[in-house]
Amino acid sequence: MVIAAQKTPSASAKLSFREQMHIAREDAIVSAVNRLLAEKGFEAMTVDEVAAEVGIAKASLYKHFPSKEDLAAAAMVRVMNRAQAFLDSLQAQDVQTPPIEQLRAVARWTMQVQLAGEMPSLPSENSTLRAALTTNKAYVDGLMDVSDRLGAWITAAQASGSLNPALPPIAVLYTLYARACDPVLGFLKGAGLYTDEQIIDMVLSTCFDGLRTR
Amino acid sequence: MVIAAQKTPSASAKLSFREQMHIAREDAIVSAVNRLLAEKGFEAMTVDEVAAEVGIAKASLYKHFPSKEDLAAAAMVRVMNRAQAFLDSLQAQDVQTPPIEQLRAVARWTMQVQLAGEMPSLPSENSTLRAALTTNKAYVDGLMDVSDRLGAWITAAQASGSLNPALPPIAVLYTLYARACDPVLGFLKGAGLYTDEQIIDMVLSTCFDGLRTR
DNA sequence: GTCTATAAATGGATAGAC
DNA sequence: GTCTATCCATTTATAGAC
Repeated sequence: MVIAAQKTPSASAKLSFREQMHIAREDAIVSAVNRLLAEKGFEAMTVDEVAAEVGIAKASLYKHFPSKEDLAAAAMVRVMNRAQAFLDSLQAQDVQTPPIEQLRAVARWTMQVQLAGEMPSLPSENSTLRAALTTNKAYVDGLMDVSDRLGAWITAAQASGSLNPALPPIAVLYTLYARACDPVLGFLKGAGLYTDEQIIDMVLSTCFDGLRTR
Repeated sequence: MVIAAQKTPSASAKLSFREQMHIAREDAIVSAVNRLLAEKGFEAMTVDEVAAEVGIAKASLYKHFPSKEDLAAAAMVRVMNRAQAFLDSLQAQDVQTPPIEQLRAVARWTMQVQLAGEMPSLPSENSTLRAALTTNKAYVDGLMDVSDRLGAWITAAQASGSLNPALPPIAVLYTLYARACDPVLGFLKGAGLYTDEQIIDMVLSTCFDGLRTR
């Protein structure tokens, strides 16, 4: 794993060809893992599958990542980083947008990622992946950063009266996380009656407006 | 497996002691499977664990159920039957209750089952369990029965104006199914800040009333 | 039907040549 | 770093005695 290259972007300009190849290879690995995690989850995903999808030998995988857990954790970290990048873009483009709309935009983005088959299903409580993630600094830091930023929007939205103030902010936060993995999207996709955009609009509606008539 | 005994309750009065023991044993097995499915999912659950929890040898399990898939399917069928029994009780006790309240009562029940650690997490799309369930008549019949009854309440609630008529009934149905497995309940339980009743009330609120202020 | 023991297959991980 | 070949633990499933 070329950790240094990712942690010091200032040095990324003068990477040798060999290093660029290495990074590209690892990126392909992480992409395959990401897709497989989204498709079947950590337990059902096998390292053999990953190797087959990338097109390299299994032993080669273990030269890049020391274990299946580290493999999966790398994919989770990358998804988290994508989320952070999206939050960056949201906060950069328009500071005037109401917090509730920012939250809706985040929820929409997570659903787009899921329908693209790139949102890993969350591991069950006692999975070995859980333990690996809680001791992974990059993941925990990313999760806390995202939670802090969403938390600020949540409290702001409640202060402005657009978000139900009776709900504890943590409940709202967890609800948004859960919607990112909501199986309803897959169910409706399987029904084959609606486009991805229609599906997302429906789930966004049930999430923010509820099932009852307003 | 004593299928006949479950399908002909009229005969359950004159079961021999031996048959009662057999049924009790199978019930203990299915309960253990149910709990393990809820705790860690189908892939992570091992037959060894089931045998250990029931307190019998693994080979004995296979005298009752021919495969791990059949084992899990039996647990899924029992949960479905419990849901049907709950719907029976709802429809028997008060025909005057508005459809929207019936739906809320169903959602509350599924969340209680989940917090009790008895709601199996749904298998991923391409799990071997999925295939086993789609060819399991008892499960498919139960699912269709439940869907039909919920569907009737959904359309009735939309006709009476209490449920958002802009939502396709199938989207509402899937949303209710998804809430039965909503990870938000586990998240909030893990936070340790709220009682089970508070958690259920919050999730019910977000489900039916949405995150936005009304 | 229950047990012990074991088969058969899978999957995570590694050795060692190139 | 990549490969082939292999190790070893786990897991599903079965054989056969009682």
